[in-house]
Amino acid sequence: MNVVNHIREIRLKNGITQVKMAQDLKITRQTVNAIEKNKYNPSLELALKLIRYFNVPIEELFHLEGDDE
Amino acid sequence: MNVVNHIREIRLKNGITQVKMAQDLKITRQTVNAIEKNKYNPSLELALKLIRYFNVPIEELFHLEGDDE
DNA sequence: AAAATATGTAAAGATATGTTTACATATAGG
DNA sequence: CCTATATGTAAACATATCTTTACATATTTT
Repeated sequence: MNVVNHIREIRLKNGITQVKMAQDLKITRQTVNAIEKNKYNPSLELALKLIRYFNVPIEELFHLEGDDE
Repeated sequence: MNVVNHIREIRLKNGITQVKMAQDLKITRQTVNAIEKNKYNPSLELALKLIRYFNVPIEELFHLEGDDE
């Protein structure tokens, strides 16, 4: 049961670069890129920061694969 | 910026033991206990499963320390 | 009291998450 | 063309998450 994220779409919709997003969130650009490329999932802490950063409900950023859309 | 969780309260409110919860979620009882005792945060995947398991909005289970309550 | 159930904890080990440094390609603008 | 910006990726490393096994105490039930 994997986690799917829509960070790239939301990021681009807001006209934000990986660099700016990394700076704002105080993480590295590589971390942003790795998560967008699904190398691994963000930690819960980072996920909560992402929700706050984009100001969207969690379902718009993440959902469990196999869950009802 | 740490994550605070209210898993124990929600679990007890539902009359569920650590043992049953661990079996239902297919994780170990030690993991349930460690998370409730704030030894570490659940992964995002487990956090999403917890939300679904208790059927509550994420804010009732987790929030970032320092965020508005 | 004895037995069963619920919870706390610890150590060793595997895998996941994230950083640092570095190099690469692609694209847009001068 | 040259430069700046945005993105992709890799290796080495540190810490976090979770499991397995084991033992402990606390609470409830008979």
